[in-house]
Amino acid sequence: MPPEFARAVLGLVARIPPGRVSTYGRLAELAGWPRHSRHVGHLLGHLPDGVSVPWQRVVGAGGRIARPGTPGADYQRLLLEHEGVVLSASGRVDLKRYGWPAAAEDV
DNA sequence: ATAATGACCTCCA
DNA sequence: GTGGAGGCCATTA
Repeated sequence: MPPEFARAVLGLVARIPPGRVSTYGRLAELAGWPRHSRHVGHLLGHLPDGVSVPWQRVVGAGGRIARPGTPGADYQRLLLEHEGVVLSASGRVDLKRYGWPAAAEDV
């Protein structure tokens, strides 16, 4: 896994506007590495200290925010709501509304 | 070289 | 809505 992959992904994540979200698959694709969604997740889960990116704006396909295996599953939800993201009744993010990038808006 | 694992994804019962 | 199967790809044992 070339360093540029991490750079590209982290760069993209950093550019997600507050109150918007993107998905693992989407980011991997934008970074130029399609089908590498899992590695995006791995990256965000193993960020070196000092590096801070808005990881809370990265959700699973369909707007899922689960963070399996981790205790603070509600933490991400908290952060997002704090940014103005309204979760659906099922506790998911409406990608139609908050998804980024949304069309040719920006990238 | 094979097997297991992971902040995942999609499809289908 | 939930849960399982199969697929995905790099890393590690």
